[in-house]
Amino acid sequence: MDEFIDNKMIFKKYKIKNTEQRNIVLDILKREKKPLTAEEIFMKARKKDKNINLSTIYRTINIFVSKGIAIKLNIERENKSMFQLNMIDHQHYIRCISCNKKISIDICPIIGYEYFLEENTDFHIIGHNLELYGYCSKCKDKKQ
Amino acid sequence: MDEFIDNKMIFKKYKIKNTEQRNIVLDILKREKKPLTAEEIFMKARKKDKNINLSTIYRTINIFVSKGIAIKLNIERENKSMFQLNMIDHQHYIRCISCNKKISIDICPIIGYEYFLEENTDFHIIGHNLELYGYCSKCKDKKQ
DNA sequence: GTCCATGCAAAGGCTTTGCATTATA
DNA sequence: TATAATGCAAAGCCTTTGCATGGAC
Repeated sequence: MDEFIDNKMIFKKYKIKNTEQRNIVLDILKREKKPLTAEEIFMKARKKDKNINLSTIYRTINIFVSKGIAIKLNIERENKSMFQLNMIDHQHYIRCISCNKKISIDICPIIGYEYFLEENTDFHIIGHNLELYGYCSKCKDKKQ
Repeated sequence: MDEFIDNKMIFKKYKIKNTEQRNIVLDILKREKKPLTAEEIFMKARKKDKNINLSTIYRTINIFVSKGIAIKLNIERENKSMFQLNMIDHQHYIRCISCNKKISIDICPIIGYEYFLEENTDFHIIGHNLELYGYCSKCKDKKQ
């Protein structure tokens, strides 16, 4: 399991046990660029470990979020959460609230603001959620 | 029901029927500055109309969100949504992911960015969700 | 060996939906 | 009067939890 080598350091850093299931979830989050639902992570994890359980996925991502390894995004129209690694080079989206189409935007207007807040509040900020939404060109026209 | 006068115009504008229940929900959203859960809206609505049903609250806020009258905020740690009017002078928060304490921040770093995106994409943007999170001073110290 | 993580099954909690009734335009 | 909204009850779905077992340190 050579691919797990630097995972080991992450688990050490955050003082959580290095288990096979956590390695699998972390690898999935590393590999994917887009946010994933717990169910999607579960499906991908099943390919590596046929016995892995959905509750383990939830427990794992909850731990990752509490440590700041991952972030929880509740940005979907559906009532479920999405998760992705808490990286510097994350992405934001504009979502059409009519057809659900999403386009990604290249600039994060928050990153700089986080540094400002870090200096001007006593919070240690580890991440943010941002979603912009509206109507895409097609649905905008359809409304007339 | 004089207080419903300008609600009437809103319902007309968005082409939805002017019902007593929708007036009650809209008034609650107008009165409150902070985001509310469906349950909280329901509790407040019950004081005006003892028979109003939770499913009506959900249907009402879902319509409001689809029209851009209100926005849906999935910013809570709990897995439930919050709702507030889609106003210009909204507020954002930094939330402590350990104790859930929130402090409000005065500047919205997104508003200006929305205008930029409105001009540089073909989306008509009607709102955004932003939450910043981290650890407050107390929980930051506790971690060591 | 101790303590934590996992699998399984069940429960919990938020939200949506079908249908008969009621209210709006 | 035709159409849409509501109340009620039930279902749906995402997520968490209790407990016995298994695995990491």
